[in-house]
Amino acid sequence: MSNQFGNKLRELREQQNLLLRQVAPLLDVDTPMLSKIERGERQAKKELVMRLAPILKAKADELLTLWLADQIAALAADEEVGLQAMQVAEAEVKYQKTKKKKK
Amino acid sequence: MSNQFGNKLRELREQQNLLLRQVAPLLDVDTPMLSKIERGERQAKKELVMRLAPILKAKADELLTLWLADQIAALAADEEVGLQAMQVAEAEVKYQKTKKKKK
DNA sequence: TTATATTTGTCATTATTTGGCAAGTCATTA
DNA sequence: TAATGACTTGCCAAATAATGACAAATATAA
Repeated sequence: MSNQFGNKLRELREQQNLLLRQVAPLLDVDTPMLSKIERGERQAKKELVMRLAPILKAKADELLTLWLADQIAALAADEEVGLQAMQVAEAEVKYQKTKKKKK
Repeated sequence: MSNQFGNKLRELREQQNLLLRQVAPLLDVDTPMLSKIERGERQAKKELVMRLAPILKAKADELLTLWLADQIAALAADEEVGLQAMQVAEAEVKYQKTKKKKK
């Protein structure tokens, strides 16, 4: 599997010389949980990603992008038609964007 | 929401002059369930998509593509970074394809 | 060894999904 | 107006999956 998000977390955390047990409490999760998130064994919630960004001095959007990308990739990866489906989905999303936001 | 998959089902079914109550039993689901699937209120399982294809005289791949696309679009649609994430995910999936299937 | 960092495994709880039924609407026909 | 046929809605219990926490197991280092 892919886990660009978790890899980025770890990279940023190590760059900052932070330990799992230092970061985890700031997020109200325990250390094993954060470890699992970094390794892609568990999925972070969006809200956790948001809280993580400032701690790792990263842009929330950047992290969110990787976080979402992993989920999309997981869906597409185990299907033969994965790439085609992504094309169709992309067109779909672009189209929705045009017709005003529906809240 | 989008539901290209369900729309296609309905289109094909009507082209064939088949009724929900005729098709549903062939799939071992009840009529309301098939109705919900067509309207995108419920998600079909992959296996059902496969069984549906011959009944509607469609290519399984074509239906699978729409089916997957809807799921991907649903993920990407409610995020600001949806489109970016799809780009990243696409690169991710393409990359995985190169390094042999890991079954 | 001892100490510290991370990972693994398991588990109960909670949340989400699933499939089905009963009843509903809507349109058409008798 | 009734009755019929096609489809939809609402609801629920059962199955399934996700979540968070903990203890214990591995490193890794001193």
